[in-house]
Amino acid sequence: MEPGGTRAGRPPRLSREAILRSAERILLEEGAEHLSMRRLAKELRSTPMALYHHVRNKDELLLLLLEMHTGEPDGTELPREPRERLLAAARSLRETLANSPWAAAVLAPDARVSASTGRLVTAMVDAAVACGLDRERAVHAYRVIWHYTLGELLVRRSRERARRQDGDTPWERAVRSLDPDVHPVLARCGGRLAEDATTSDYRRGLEAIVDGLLRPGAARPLLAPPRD
Amino acid sequence: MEPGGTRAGRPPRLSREAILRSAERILLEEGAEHLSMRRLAKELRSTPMALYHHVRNKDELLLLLLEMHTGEPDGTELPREPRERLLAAARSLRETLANSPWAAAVLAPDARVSASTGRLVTAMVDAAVACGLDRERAVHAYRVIWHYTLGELLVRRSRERARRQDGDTPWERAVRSLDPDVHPVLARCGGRLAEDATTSDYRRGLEAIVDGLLRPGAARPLLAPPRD
DNA sequence: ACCTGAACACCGTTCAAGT
DNA sequence: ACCTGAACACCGTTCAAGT
Repeated sequence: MEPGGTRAGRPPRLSREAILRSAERILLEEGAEHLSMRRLAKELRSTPMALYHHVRNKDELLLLLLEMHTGEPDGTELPREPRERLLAAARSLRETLANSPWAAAVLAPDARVSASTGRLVTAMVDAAVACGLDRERAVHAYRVIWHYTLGELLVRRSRERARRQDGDTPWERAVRSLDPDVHPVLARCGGRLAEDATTSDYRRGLEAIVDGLLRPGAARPLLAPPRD
Repeated sequence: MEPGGTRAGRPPRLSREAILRSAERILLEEGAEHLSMRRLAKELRSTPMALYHHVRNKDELLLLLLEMHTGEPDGTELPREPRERLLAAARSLRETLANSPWAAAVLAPDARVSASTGRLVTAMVDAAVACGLDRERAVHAYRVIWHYTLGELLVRRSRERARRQDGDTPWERAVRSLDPDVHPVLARCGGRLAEDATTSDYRRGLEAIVDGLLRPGAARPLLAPPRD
Protein backbone atom coordinates (compact mmCIF):
# COMPACT_ATOMS: atom_id res chain seq x y z
CA MET A 1 0.00 0.00 0.00
CA GLU A 2 3.03 2.28 -0.13
CA PRO A 3 4.60 4.17 -3.05
CA GLY A 4 8.21 3.04 -3.45
CA GLY A 5 8.15 0.41 -0.72
CA THR A 6 11.48 1.01 1.01
CA ARG A 7 12.77 4.07 2.84
CA ALA A 8 9.48 5.28 4.29
CA GLY A 9 9.03 6.70 7.78
CA ARG A 10 11.54 7.52 10.46
CA PRO A 11 15.09 6.27 10.00
CA PRO A 12 16.13 3.52 12.43
CA ARG A 13 18.54 4.24 15.24
CA LEU A 14 18.75 0.69 16.55
CA SER A 15 19.39 -2.39 14.49
CA ARG A 16 19.19 -6.08 15.16
CA GLU A 17 22.94 -6.26 14.70
CA ALA A 18 23.68 -3.53 17.22
CA ILE A 19 21.31 -5.17 19.68
CA LEU A 20 23.00 -8.54 19.32
CA ARG A 21 26.43 -6.95 19.71
CA SER A 22 25.41 -5.26 22.95
CA ALA A 23 23.71 -8.38 24.24
CA GLU A 24 26.85 -10.39 23.64
CA ARG A 25 28.95 -7.83 25.46
CA ILE A 26 26.70 -8.12 28.50
CA LEU A 27 26.77 -11.90 28.37
CA LEU A 28 30.54 -12.01 28.14
CA GLU A 29 31.32 -9.34 30.69
CA GLU A 30 28.54 -9.71 33.20
CA GLY A 31 27.10 -13.18 32.69
CA ALA A 32 23.80 -14.50 31.46
CA GLU A 33 21.96 -13.63 34.63
CA HIS A 34 22.44 -9.93 33.93
CA LEU A 35 21.02 -9.98 30.43
CA SER A 36 17.55 -8.51 30.47
CA MET A 37 15.60 -6.50 27.97
CA ARG A 38 15.62 -3.50 30.27
CA ARG A 39 19.32 -3.75 30.99
CA LEU A 40 20.04 -4.14 27.31
CA ALA A 41 17.92 -1.13 26.43
CA LYS A 42 19.81 0.95 28.96
CA GLU A 43 23.09 -0.21 27.44
CA LEU A 44 21.88 1.08 24.09
CA ARG A 45 20.56 4.31 25.55
CA SER A 46 17.10 3.34 24.46
CA THR A 47 13.89 2.01 25.97
CA PRO A 48 12.90 -1.62 26.51
CA MET A 49 10.16 -1.38 23.95
CA ALA A 50 12.40 -0.18 21.17
CA LEU A 51 14.01 -3.61 21.23
CA TYR A 52 10.73 -5.30 20.49
CA HIS A 53 10.74 -3.62 17.15
CA HIS A 54 13.82 -5.53 16.06
CA VAL A 55 13.33 -8.78 17.93
CA ARG A 56 10.14 -10.69 18.63
CA ASN A 57 10.89 -11.31 22.30
CA LYS A 58 13.65 -12.33 24.64
CA ASP A 59 13.56 -15.94 23.52
CA GLU A 60 14.20 -14.94 19.95
CA LEU A 61 17.04 -12.76 21.12
CA LEU A 62 18.72 -15.69 22.87
CA LEU A 63 18.08 -17.90 19.89
CA LEU A 64 19.74 -15.42 17.56
CA LEU A 65 22.72 -15.13 19.87
CA LEU A 66 23.17 -18.88 19.99
CA GLU A 67 22.81 -19.16 16.25
CA MET A 68 25.32 -16.36 15.77
CA HIS A 69 27.98 -18.24 17.71
CA THR A 70 27.37 -21.80 16.71
CA GLY A 71 26.39 -20.95 13.16
CA GLU A 72 29.86 -20.04 12.06
CA PRO A 73 31.96 -23.13 11.37
CA ASP A 74 34.76 -23.36 13.87
CA GLY A 75 37.34 -24.29 11.29
CA THR A 76 38.60 -27.43 12.95
CA GLU A 77 39.39 -30.09 10.40
CA LEU A 78 37.79 -33.40 11.31
CA PRO A 79 39.88 -36.56 10.82
CA ARG A 80 38.82 -39.11 8.20
CA GLU A 81 38.96 -42.30 10.21
CA PRO A 82 35.36 -42.82 11.38
CA ARG A 83 35.93 -43.46 15.07
CA GLU A 84 38.39 -40.57 15.37
CA ARG A 85 35.96 -38.42 13.41
CA LEU A 86 33.18 -39.21 15.84
CA LEU A 87 35.38 -38.36 18.80
CA ALA A 88 36.68 -35.17 17.25
CA ALA A 89 33.21 -33.93 16.33
CA ALA A 90 31.98 -34.52 19.87
CA ARG A 91 34.96 -32.73 21.38
CA SER A 92 34.50 -29.87 18.98
CA LEU A 93 30.83 -29.59 19.89
CA ARG A 94 31.73 -29.46 23.55
CA GLU A 95 34.38 -26.85 22.93
CA THR A 96 32.12 -24.67 20.85
CA LEU A 97 29.54 -24.63 23.60
CA ALA A 98 32.12 -24.30 26.36
CA ASN A 99 33.69 -21.31 24.68
CA SER A 100 30.55 -19.24 24.63
CA PRO A 101 30.27 -18.71 28.35
CA TRP A 102 26.57 -18.16 28.02
CA ALA A 103 25.64 -21.07 25.78
CA ALA A 104 24.90 -23.24 28.75
CA ALA A 105 22.57 -20.65 30.19
CA VAL A 106 20.71 -20.54 26.93
CA LEU A 107 20.69 -24.29 26.52
CA ALA A 108 19.59 -25.14 30.02
CA PRO A 109 15.97 -24.05 29.69
CA ASP A 110 15.50 -25.74 26.32
CA ALA A 111 18.14 -28.27 25.58
CA ARG A 112 17.16 -29.26 22.11
CA VAL A 113 18.82 -26.31 20.49
CA SER A 114 21.57 -28.83 20.17
CA ALA A 115 20.61 -28.86 16.55
CA SER A 116 22.04 -25.41 15.99
CA THR A 117 25.46 -26.97 15.71
CA GLY A 118 24.32 -28.82 12.65
CA ARG A 119 27.64 -29.44 10.96
CA LEU A 120 29.01 -31.34 13.91
CA VAL A 121 25.79 -33.22 14.50
CA THR A 122 25.63 -34.55 10.97
CA ALA A 123 29.34 -35.30 11.09
CA MET A 124 28.73 -37.43 14.15
CA VAL A 125 25.80 -39.32 12.69
CA ASP A 126 27.68 -39.95 9.46
CA ALA A 127 30.79 -41.07 11.28
CA ALA A 128 28.70 -43.47 13.35
CA VAL A 129 27.29 -44.94 10.15
CA ALA A 130 30.80 -45.24 8.76
CA CYS A 131 31.67 -47.14 11.92
CA GLY A 132 29.16 -49.78 10.97
CA LEU A 133 25.98 -48.72 12.80
CA ASP A 134 22.72 -48.60 10.93
CA ARG A 135 20.97 -45.27 10.62
CA GLU A 136 18.71 -45.76 13.64
CA ARG A 137 21.61 -46.77 15.86
CA ALA A 138 23.77 -43.95 14.54
CA VAL A 139 21.18 -41.35 15.51
CA HIS A 140 20.82 -43.01 18.88
CA ALA A 141 24.60 -42.93 19.33
CA TYR A 142 24.63 -39.23 18.53
CA ARG A 143 21.95 -38.61 21.10
CA VAL A 144 23.77 -40.55 23.81
CA ILE A 145 26.89 -38.51 23.15
CA TRP A 146 24.91 -35.29 23.12
CA HIS A 147 23.26 -36.06 26.45
CA TYR A 148 26.63 -36.85 27.99
CA THR A 149 28.16 -33.69 26.58
CA LEU A 150 25.31 -31.48 27.71
CA GLY A 151 25.29 -32.96 31.19
CA GLU A 152 29.02 -32.53 31.55
CA LEU A 153 28.77 -28.96 30.32
CA LEU A 154 26.03 -28.01 32.74
CA VAL A 155 27.69 -29.60 35.74
CA ARG A 156 31.02 -27.99 34.96
CA ARG A 157 29.35 -24.60 34.46
CA SER A 158 27.60 -24.72 37.76
CA ARG A 159 30.84 -25.55 39.52
CA GLU A 160 32.67 -22.72 37.81
CA ARG A 161 30.00 -20.24 38.63
CA ALA A 162 30.09 -21.32 42.24
CA ARG A 163 33.86 -20.97 42.36
CA ARG A 164 33.86 -17.58 40.63
CA GLN A 165 31.89 -16.05 43.47
CA ASP A 166 34.43 -17.67 45.77
CA GLY A 167 32.20 -20.48 46.82
CA ASP A 168 29.27 -18.45 47.89
CA THR A 169 26.30 -18.97 45.67
CA PRO A 170 23.08 -18.62 47.62
CA TRP A 171 22.67 -22.32 46.94
CA GLU A 172 25.95 -23.21 48.58
CA ARG A 173 25.25 -21.03 51.54
CA ALA A 174 21.93 -22.82 51.85
CA VAL A 175 23.61 -26.21 51.72
CA ARG A 176 26.12 -25.22 54.35
CA SER A 177 23.47 -23.92 56.69
CA LEU A 178 21.49 -27.15 56.63
CA ASP A 179 21.33 -29.12 59.84
CA PRO A 180 23.54 -32.16 59.13
CA ASP A 181 21.46 -34.32 61.43
CA VAL A 182 18.29 -33.70 59.49
CA HIS A 183 19.83 -33.69 56.03
CA PRO A 184 22.81 -35.97 56.28
CA VAL A 185 23.36 -36.71 52.61
CA LEU A 186 23.36 -33.20 51.23
CA ALA A 187 25.33 -31.80 54.12
CA ARG A 188 27.98 -34.46 53.93
CA CYS A 189 28.88 -34.34 50.29
CA GLY A 190 27.80 -30.80 49.37
CA GLY A 191 29.80 -30.92 46.14
CA ARG A 192 32.53 -33.38 46.99
CA LEU A 193 31.55 -36.06 44.52
CA ALA A 194 31.56 -33.55 41.70
CA GLU A 195 35.26 -32.70 41.99
CA ASP A 196 36.93 -30.88 39.15
CA ALA A 197 35.62 -32.11 35.86
CA THR A 198 38.53 -31.65 33.50
CA THR A 199 38.78 -31.88 29.76
CA SER A 200 40.70 -35.12 30.03
CA ASP A 201 37.91 -36.58 32.17
CA TYR A 202 35.48 -35.67 29.44
CA ARG A 203 37.69 -37.25 26.80
CA ARG A 204 38.16 -40.44 28.75
CA GLY A 205 34.43 -40.72 29.27
CA LEU A 206 33.72 -39.95 25.65
CA GLU A 207 36.08 -42.68 24.45
CA ALA A 208 34.48 -45.19 26.77
CA ILE A 209 31.04 -44.23 25.52
CA VAL A 210 32.02 -44.45 21.89
CA ASP A 211 33.68 -47.81 22.43
CA GLY A 212 30.56 -48.99 24.17
CA LEU A 213 28.32 -47.77 21.39
CA LEU A 214 30.50 -49.42 18.76
CA ARG A 215 31.10 -52.69 20.61
CA PRO A 216 30.22 -55.84 18.65
CA GLY A 217 27.16 -56.48 20.79
CA ALA A 218 25.67 -53.24 19.50
CA ALA A 219 24.54 -55.08 16.41
CA ARG A 220 22.20 -57.42 18.27
CA PRO A 221 18.45 -56.96 17.79
CA LEU A 222 17.02 -53.92 19.55
CA LEU A 223 14.32 -55.81 21.39
CA ALA A 224 16.49 -57.96 23.60
CA PRO A 225 14.60 -60.68 25.46
CA PRO A 226 13.80 -59.44 28.99
CA ARG A 227 15.89 -61.09 31.66
CA ASP A 228 14.28 -62.51 34.76
CA MET B 1 18.12 -14.34 78.44
CA GLU B 2 14.74 -15.97 78.74
CA PRO B 3 13.09 -17.84 81.63
CA GLY B 4 12.17 -21.35 80.49
CA GLY B 5 13.75 -21.12 77.05
CA THR B 6 11.05 -22.70 74.91
CA ARG B 7 7.48 -21.54 74.35
CA ALA B 8 8.13 -17.81 74.55
CA GLY B 9 6.53 -15.24 72.28
CA ARG B 10 3.77 -15.55 69.76
CA PRO B 11 2.71 -19.05 68.72
CA PRO B 12 3.61 -19.95 65.13
CA ARG B 13 0.93 -20.16 62.49
CA LEU B 14 3.21 -21.29 59.68
CA SER B 15 5.67 -24.12 59.85
CA ARG B 16 8.47 -25.31 57.62
CA GLU B 17 6.49 -28.47 57.00
CA ALA B 18 3.34 -26.65 55.95
CA ILE B 19 5.39 -24.44 53.67
CA LEU B 20 7.06 -27.41 52.00
CA ARG B 21 3.71 -29.14 51.57
CA SER B 22 2.24 -26.11 49.85
CA ALA B 23 5.31 -25.62 47.72
CA GLU B 24 5.13 -29.19 46.53
CA ARG B 25 1.48 -28.82 45.66
CA ILE B 26 2.29 -25.82 43.48
CA LEU B 27 5.18 -27.64 41.82
CA LEU B 28 3.07 -30.67 41.05
CA GLU B 29 -0.06 -28.91 39.94
CA GLU B 30 1.26 -25.78 38.30
CA GLY B 31 4.88 -26.46 37.45
CA ALA B 32 8.16 -25.10 38.70
CA GLU B 33 7.82 -21.81 36.85
CA HIS B 34 4.86 -20.87 39.05
CA LEU B 35 6.59 -21.41 42.36
CA SER B 36 7.53 -18.07 43.85
CA MET B 37 7.77 -16.82 47.38
CA ARG B 38 4.88 -14.45 46.79
CA ARG B 39 2.69 -17.08 45.17
CA LEU B 40 3.49 -19.50 47.95
CA ALA B 41 2.66 -16.93 50.62
CA LYS B 42 -0.70 -16.27 48.96
CA GLU B 43 -1.38 -20.02 48.92
CA LEU B 44 -0.80 -20.05 52.67
CA ARG B 45 -2.88 -16.92 53.24
CA SER B 46 0.21 -15.22 54.57
CA THR B 47 2.76 -12.65 53.44
CA PRO B 48 5.98 -13.27 51.54
CA MET B 49 8.07 -12.26 54.50
CA ALA B 50 6.50 -14.71 56.88
CA LEU B 51 8.16 -17.44 54.85
CA TYR B 52 11.58 -16.03 55.50
CA HIS B 53 11.11 -16.81 59.12
CA HIS B 54 11.02 -20.53 58.40
CA VAL B 55 13.33 -20.75 55.43
CA ARG B 56 16.51 -18.82 54.74
CA ASN B 57 15.64 -17.98 51.14
CA LYS B 58 14.20 -19.47 48.00
CA ASP B 59 17.29 -21.53 47.31
CA GLU B 60 17.03 -23.22 50.65
CA LEU B 61 13.38 -23.89 49.97
CA LEU B 62 14.20 -25.68 46.71
CA LEU B 63 16.99 -27.55 48.39
CA LEU B 64 14.68 -28.79 51.11
CA LEU B 65 12.13 -29.87 48.55
CA LEU B 66 14.71 -31.83 46.61
CA GLU B 67 16.06 -33.42 49.75
CA MET B 68 12.53 -34.31 50.83
CA HIS B 69 11.92 -36.30 47.68
CA THR B 70 15.27 -37.87 47.03
CA GLY B 71 16.07 -38.39 50.68
CA GLU B 72 13.56 -41.11 51.18
CA PRO B 73 14.87 -44.41 49.84
CA ASP B 74 12.77 -45.51 46.91
CA GLY B 75 12.62 -49.07 48.06
CA THR B 76 13.89 -50.67 44.91
CA GLU B 77 16.08 -53.63 45.69
CA LEU B 78 19.35 -53.48 43.78
CA PRO B 79 20.65 -56.72 42.24
CA ARG B 80 23.86 -58.24 43.58
CA GLU B 81 25.74 -58.87 40.37
CA PRO B 82 28.00 -55.77 40.00
CA ARG B 83 27.26 -54.81 36.41
CA GLU B 84 23.52 -55.27 36.88
CA ARG B 85 23.77 -53.34 40.11
CA LEU B 86 25.43 -50.44 38.36
CA LEU B 87 22.76 -50.40 35.68
CA ALA B 88 19.92 -50.69 38.15
CA ALA B 89 21.23 -47.89 40.35
CA ALA B 90 21.55 -45.58 37.35
CA ARG B 91 18.05 -46.40 36.15
CA SER B 92 16.70 -45.86 39.63
CA LEU B 93 18.44 -42.50 39.86
CA ARG B 94 16.91 -41.45 36.58
CA GLU B 95 13.49 -42.62 37.66
CA THR B 96 13.66 -40.85 40.99
CA LEU B 97 14.47 -37.59 39.28
CA ALA B 98 12.04 -38.18 36.44
CA ASN B 99 9.21 -38.83 38.87
CA SER B 100 9.47 -35.52 40.66
CA PRO B 101 8.32 -33.36 37.80
CA TRP B 102 10.15 -30.41 39.27
CA ALA B 103 13.49 -32.03 40.05
CA ALA B 104 14.87 -31.06 36.69
CA ALA B 105 13.90 -27.45 37.21
CA VAL B 106 15.71 -27.47 40.51
CA LEU B 107 18.72 -29.30 39.13
CA ALA B 108 19.15 -27.24 36.02
CA PRO B 109 20.57 -24.11 37.67
CA ASP B 110 22.97 -26.03 39.87
CA ALA B 111 23.52 -29.53 38.70
CA ARG B 112 25.73 -30.80 41.45
CA VAL B 113 22.89 -31.54 43.77
CA SER B 114 23.31 -34.92 42.25
CA ALA B 115 24.75 -35.84 45.61
CA SER B 116 21.37 -35.66 47.27
CA THR B 117 20.62 -39.10 45.94
CA GLY B 118 23.45 -40.45 47.98
CA ARG B 119 22.39 -44.05 48.35
CA LEU B 120 22.31 -44.61 44.63
CA VAL B 121 25.52 -42.70 44.04
CA THR B 122 27.50 -44.78 46.50
CA ALA B 123 25.85 -47.92 45.15
CA MET B 124 27.09 -46.99 41.70
CA VAL B 125 30.64 -46.26 42.80
CA ASP B 126 30.81 -49.45 44.83
CA ALA B 127 29.39 -51.52 41.99
CA ALA B 128 31.96 -50.04 39.63
CA VAL B 129 34.70 -51.06 42.04
CA ALA B 130 33.21 -54.54 42.24
CA CYS B 131 33.37 -54.61 38.46
CA GLY B 132 37.12 -54.29 38.67
CA LEU B 133 37.73 -50.55 38.36
CA ASP B 134 40.04 -48.84 40.81
CA ARG B 135 38.58 -46.14 43.03
CA GLU B 136 39.53 -43.25 40.76
CA ARG B 137 38.08 -44.91 37.70
CA ALA B 138 34.96 -45.92 39.59
CA VAL B 139 34.24 -42.32 40.57
CA HIS B 140 34.90 -41.25 37.02
CA ALA B 141 32.51 -43.91 35.77
CA TYR B 142 29.84 -42.66 38.13
CA ARG B 143 30.32 -39.13 36.85
CA VAL B 144 30.08 -40.16 33.21
CA ILE B 145 26.84 -41.97 33.95
CA TRP B 146 25.52 -39.01 35.93
CA HIS B 147 26.29 -36.57 33.14
CA TYR B 148 24.55 -38.80 30.65
CA THR B 149 21.55 -39.21 32.91
CA LEU B 150 21.25 -35.51 33.66
CA GLY B 151 21.56 -34.57 30.00
CA GLU B 152 18.94 -37.08 29.00
CA LEU B 153 16.64 -35.86 31.74
CA LEU B 154 16.91 -32.21 30.77
CA VAL B 155 16.44 -32.83 27.08
CA ARG B 156 13.43 -35.02 27.69
CA ARG B 157 11.93 -32.47 30.06
CA SER B 158 12.25 -29.66 27.60
CA ARG B 159 10.53 -31.71 24.94
CA GLU B 160 7.70 -32.64 27.26
CA ARG B 161 7.19 -29.08 28.34
CA ALA B 162 7.07 -28.00 24.73
CA ARG B 163 4.56 -30.69 23.88
CA ARG B 164 2.36 -29.96 26.90
CA GLN B 165 1.64 -26.48 25.65
CA ASP B 166 0.82 -28.13 22.34
CA GLY B 167 4.00 -27.17 20.66
CA ASP B 168 3.93 -23.52 21.43
CA THR B 169 6.64 -22.48 23.82
CA PRO B 170 7.79 -18.93 23.15
CA TRP B 171 11.04 -20.56 22.12
CA GLU B 172 9.39 -22.71 19.50
CA ARG B 173 7.40 -19.84 18.16
CA ALA B 174 10.67 -17.94 17.88
CA VAL B 175 12.32 -20.81 16.02
CA ARG B 176 9.44 -21.08 13.60
CA SER B 177 9.44 -17.39 12.86
CA LEU B 178 13.09 -17.37 11.90
CA ASP B 179 13.90 -16.65 8.28
CA PRO B 180 15.09 -20.04 6.97
CA ASP B 181 17.43 -18.36 4.51
CA VAL B 182 19.31 -16.53 7.21
CA HIS B 183 19.24 -19.30 9.80
CA PRO B 184 19.16 -22.50 7.83
CA VAL B 185 20.32 -24.92 10.48
CA LEU B 186 17.96 -23.99 13.27
CA ALA B 187 15.00 -23.57 10.98
CA ARG B 188 15.56 -26.88 9.27
CA CYS B 189 15.83 -29.17 12.23
CA GLY B 190 13.97 -27.20 14.90
CA GLY B 191 13.62 -30.30 17.05
CA ARG B 192 13.78 -33.09 14.50
CA LEU B 193 17.00 -34.66 15.69
CA ALA B 194 15.73 -34.80 19.24
CA GLU B 195 12.85 -37.16 18.48
CA ASP B 196 11.14 -38.94 21.31
CA ALA B 197 13.67 -40.00 23.89
CA THR B 198 12.18 -43.10 25.40
CA THR B 199 13.10 -45.10 28.43
CA SER B 200 14.38 -47.92 26.25
CA ASP B 201 16.63 -45.44 24.43
CA TYR B 202 18.04 -44.41 27.78
CA ARG B 203 18.59 -48.03 28.77
CA ARG B 204 20.30 -48.92 25.54
CA GLY B 205 22.58 -45.94 25.87
CA LEU B 206 23.28 -46.71 29.50
CA GLU B 207 24.29 -50.27 28.71
CA ALA B 208 26.60 -49.13 25.95
CA ILE B 209 28.19 -46.61 28.30
CA VAL B 210 28.66 -49.13 31.08
CA ASP B 211 30.14 -51.67 28.67
CA GLY B 212 32.47 -48.99 27.40
CA LEU B 213 33.52 -47.99 30.89
CA LEU B 214 34.15 -51.61 31.84
CA ARG B 215 35.85 -52.69 28.61
CA PRO B 216 39.26 -54.31 29.08
CA GLY B 217 41.07 -51.27 27.69
CA ALA B 218 39.76 -49.27 30.63
CA ALA B 219 42.55 -50.66 32.74
CA ARG B 220 45.33 -49.09 30.66
CA PRO B 221 47.30 -46.23 32.20
CA LEU B 222 45.37 -42.97 32.38
CA LEU B 223 47.95 -40.92 30.55
CA ALA B 224 47.75 -42.60 27.17
CA PRO B 225 50.50 -41.58 24.76
CA PRO B 226 49.17 -38.87 22.43
CA ARG B 227 48.56 -40.10 18.92
CA ASP B 228 49.84 -38.13 15.96
C1' DA C 1 8.56 3.01 10.36
C1' DC C 2 10.55 3.66 14.42
C1' DC C 3 10.58 5.02 19.09
C1' DT C 4 8.73 6.61 23.82
C1' DG C 5 6.17 6.51 28.45
C1' DA C 6 3.15 4.78 31.28
C1' DA C 7 1.15 0.77 32.84
C1' DC C 8 0.27 -4.30 34.06
C1' DA C 9 1.43 -8.11 36.42
C1' DC C 10 4.93 -10.03 38.28
C1' DC C 11 9.87 -11.21 40.91
C1' DG C 12 13.33 -11.91 45.62
C1' DT C 13 14.63 -9.60 49.54
C1' DT C 14 15.38 -5.93 53.32
C1' DC C 15 13.90 -3.08 56.98
C1' DA C 16 11.10 -1.13 60.60
C1' DA C 17 7.31 -1.92 63.02
C1' DG C 18 3.56 -4.45 65.32
C1' DT C 19 1.65 -8.27 68.72
C1' DA D 1 9.11 -15.37 68.48
C1' DC D 2 6.42 -14.72 64.89
C1' DC D 3 4.15 -11.97 61.54
C1' DT D 4 2.86 -7.65 58.69
C1' DG D 5 3.30 -3.59 55.32
C1' DA D 6 5.70 -0.73 52.84
C1' DA D 7 9.59 -0.27 50.15
C1' DC D 8 13.69 -1.28 46.98
C1' DA D 9 15.36 -2.77 42.91
C1' DC D 10 14.31 -5.48 39.58
C1' DC D 11 11.63 -8.57 35.59
C1' DG D 12 8.95 -9.38 30.36
C1' DT D 13 5.46 -7.52 27.76
C1' DT D 14 1.26 -4.71 26.07
C1' DC D 15 -0.94 -0.59 24.65
C1' DA D 16 -1.65 4.09 23.16
C1' DA D 17 0.64 7.77 21.69
C1' DG D 18 4.25 10.59 19.50
C1' DT D 19 7.48 11.94 15.38
